[in-house]
Amino acid sequence: MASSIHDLARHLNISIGTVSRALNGRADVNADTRKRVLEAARTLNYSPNQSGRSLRQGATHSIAFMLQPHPGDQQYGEPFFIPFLIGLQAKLAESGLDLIVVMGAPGDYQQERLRRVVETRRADAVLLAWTRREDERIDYLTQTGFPFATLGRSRSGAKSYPSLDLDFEKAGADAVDRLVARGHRRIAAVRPSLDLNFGYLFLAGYRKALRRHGIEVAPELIASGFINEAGGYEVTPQVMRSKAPPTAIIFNNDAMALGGCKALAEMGIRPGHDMAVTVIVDTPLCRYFSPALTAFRPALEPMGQRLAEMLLASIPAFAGPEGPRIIREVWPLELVARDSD
Amino acid sequence: MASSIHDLARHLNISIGTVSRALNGRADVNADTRKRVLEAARTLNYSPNQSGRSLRQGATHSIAFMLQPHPGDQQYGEPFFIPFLIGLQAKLAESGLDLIVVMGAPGDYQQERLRRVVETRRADAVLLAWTRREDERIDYLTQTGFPFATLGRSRSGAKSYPSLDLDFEKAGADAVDRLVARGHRRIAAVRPSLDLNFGYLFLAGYRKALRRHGIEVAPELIASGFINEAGGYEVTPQVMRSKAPPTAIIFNNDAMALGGCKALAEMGIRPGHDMAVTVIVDTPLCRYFSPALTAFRPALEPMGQRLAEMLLASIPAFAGPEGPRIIREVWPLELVARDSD
DNA sequence: CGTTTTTCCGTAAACGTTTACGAGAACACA
DNA sequence: TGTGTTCTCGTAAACGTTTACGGAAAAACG
Repeated sequence: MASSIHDLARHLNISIGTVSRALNGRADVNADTRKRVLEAARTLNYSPNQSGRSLRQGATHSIAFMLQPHPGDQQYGEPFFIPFLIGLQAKLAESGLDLIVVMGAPGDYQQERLRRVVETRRADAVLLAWTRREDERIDYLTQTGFPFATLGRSRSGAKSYPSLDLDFEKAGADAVDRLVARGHRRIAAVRPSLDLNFGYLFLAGYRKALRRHGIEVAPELIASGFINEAGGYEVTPQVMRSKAPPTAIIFNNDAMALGGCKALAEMGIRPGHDMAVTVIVDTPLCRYFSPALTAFRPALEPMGQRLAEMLLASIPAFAGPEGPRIIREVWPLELVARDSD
Repeated sequence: MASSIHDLARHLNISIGTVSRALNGRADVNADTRKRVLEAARTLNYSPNQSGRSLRQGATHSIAFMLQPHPGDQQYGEPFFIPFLIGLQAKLAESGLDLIVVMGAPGDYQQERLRRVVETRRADAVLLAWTRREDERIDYLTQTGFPFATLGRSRSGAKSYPSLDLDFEKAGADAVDRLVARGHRRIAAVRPSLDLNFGYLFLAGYRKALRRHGIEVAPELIASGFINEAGGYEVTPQVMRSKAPPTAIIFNNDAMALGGCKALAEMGIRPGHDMAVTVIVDTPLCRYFSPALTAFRPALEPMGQRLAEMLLASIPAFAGPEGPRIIREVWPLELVARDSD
């Protein structure tokens, strides 16, 4: 069925070594033979067996992105990543690399699937998202010396790997600044309960900005719950039980915001009228919700491109002439003012 | 670094053949040696090199899902597929198969990436989505004899492959029935302009139901545009220009519906009040839009599981004792009545 | 005890590549 | 002409597995 390099060699009456060299653009092959080989490869519809190449070269020419659905995100989820993946794939393709997305089962920390990818050497490097404060995946990868990069920072791994993150700390502070400027003093924060690193960053920015404005950080105005709609719905009433309820809430996640708004509606509180609502990471849901939610938007597709570059720059085999280097960047989020605050 | 089967054999002082047989659960190996091998594999942290296995066996033990972002879906897209992929991955994992998601660049018909996957033998089978009426990918795959299944039907390929589709024809008819029962006679339809098969099915159901109710199908009430928000926004005014404008619109796509509602709003027309709006495929956006959009919902995760089963059943190497068989199924969409009609 | 069967394991080939090495031919140079 | 260099290509080993084959040892059987 599929033609091998042997078929090609037999057809051209030359050795497989020469065929391989011609195909791979090596210098020590006559220009004429190269042309004949390339032509024959086209007509015979030859393309090299990936397993064979990988086995010989010890490289798979593919990068694995670990996609981890959240628990409770059963119905739909993670539209966030699609444009990111588009940028990623475009950049990797330029270097002849394939992007493969490895799905984990929702709920677990994907440690097992990660091990599987690494141990069976299915990819030359992996990309992690949803980084945690202490991230065992990062520990594992640094320990094994497997190349990787992360979307999001972490305290793990001693910064010895490339990472691209969003400036959640600044976004949290900006959100507070904006609300304070609009006259709010009682500002609540709702964030995910998991160890997700962006939750910490957001809260740090929130706290810092409040203090800067001379506003005391009120523990009863900070709540955390599952990072989905149900979590927001369940946890938002907590911050409303305060003797002095908030006049504004910042949600660290779109799904939590939607759940929170549902809870508010049931209390007769209208976002945008009775309560200012801000969301840190914008998604289409924020835009189409009523009232449209003010949110901070990431540049997803450029981020995907950039992280691909950063990952490649860190791998000796792909790095340019100046050698491998570790790049870490933090990108801003852009405020999109809408109707909810 | 990574331990090979040779290391294992040397460590146990037996041959690599025996190690391999022990690991693969063959019968002709002593129970005692097997135990020792498995134990050593665990302590030495051995797991077989995938490239080696694939090369020898001629199988990669992985299934490729071709994920094709739509043109214009730059910002976010395809949340539709995540729960589907969750179901898919869970079922494939039961058979020891990995799911890899291959991203195409947005806009093209992913023919090239498909060829790449097939020719380099990166996967043992592929899964196609967004099937078209005449689908060159299906033609290509049937012609090469490469195993595949589709999410969605097509006229291509003579039904010689497993497929799982939603009953868009019935959903289109049901939508009409419901609107007619609510007193509507002028019912418009907005569908994607591409050759996407579900667009045809939807329109067929729409037409059939109208005729059944003795309502003439009015060409000026049928519009088609790009399958994204901009397309809906651009095309919806067309059906409003009719001398007898519609009192209801059925959108075949959530993004087009959102764009269409935006256009309606600019004309001072309020969905749910001045215009009944129904959407064929439900997404979270339909739920959170205001007014919440009545829509037809698919059972995505079970669909993913089922399509995995169907694909495996069609491949001799994975089919059960009764041999391979081609299964084709059409699943219903469930009406979710909300506020827009 | 002799013969047959079963159990278990080692040997070696094969999968499709890439690449180090060397060799022959052509060429340049003195 | 002799020597060194360059160009081009063939040979063969190697990557890490799986598996067909055969053989030795053990067990079963008469």
